[in-house]
Amino acid sequence: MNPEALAQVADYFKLLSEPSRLQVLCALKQGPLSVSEIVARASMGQANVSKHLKLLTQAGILRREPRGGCVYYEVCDPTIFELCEVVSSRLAARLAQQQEHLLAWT
Amino acid sequence: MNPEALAQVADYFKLLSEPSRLQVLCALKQGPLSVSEIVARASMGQANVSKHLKLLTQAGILRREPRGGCVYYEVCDPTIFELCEVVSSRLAARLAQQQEHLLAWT
DNA sequence: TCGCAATATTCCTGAATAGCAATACTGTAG
DNA sequence: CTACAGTATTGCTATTCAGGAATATTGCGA
Repeated sequence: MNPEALAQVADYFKLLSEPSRLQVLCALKQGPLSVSEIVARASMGQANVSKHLKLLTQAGILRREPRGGCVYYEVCDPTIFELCEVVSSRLAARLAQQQEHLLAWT
Repeated sequence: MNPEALAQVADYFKLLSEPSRLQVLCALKQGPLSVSEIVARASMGQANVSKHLKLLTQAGILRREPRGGCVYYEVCDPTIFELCEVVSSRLAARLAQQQEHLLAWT
């Protein structure tokens, strides 16, 4: 496989590999929010929220829309939620499996 | 959403956010390979290949199997290829969209 | 048991980056 | 134009981690 393509895929995954960014995305799952609304929901300063929003927007995951003094962000690539769900179920399945192994200890 | 869960999901994505690891996974897509076979296909030293294999194994993505002097690794979680494909198509779609925007420049 | 090939681990360095604080920008109301 | 709230950017520090070299371990054949 093309190394260039691998790098791009890796970069996309890297965006999702930060809990703070996932937190932002989760907040936006319900609908558009202004920056300060996101800051209120996230556990970090405004500067970092802005930086994360910029990265996610550049990657085409978020859409930026200034509206009446505030700037609203909205998820325009629902793919990410699909990805998160796949990973979540995978992790849950793995935990269940480990639990079985422990119970089969007899 | 639970911060603990977010962290775990983020960690999983982090595993896939390194081109070298994706390279290893791609090599293993066709079937099991020994460490030295992977080293021959990857663009890095044996030490790093071993380290990546360890991480991927601990995450439950690979299965380790010593067999006759060599150690073979095999993908035991096909989920990752599904994830990669989703991301690939998303990236391709995004490129196509950008191209359209350029063409609509008239 | 010894030696060798294969694999794993350790130690180190350099690069990337999240977070904070401070500062700069931007648009709107008055 | 001015002031202010909201947002973006910059400079900095600490942490994380990939990669390479050297070393340790492991398992098999002789």
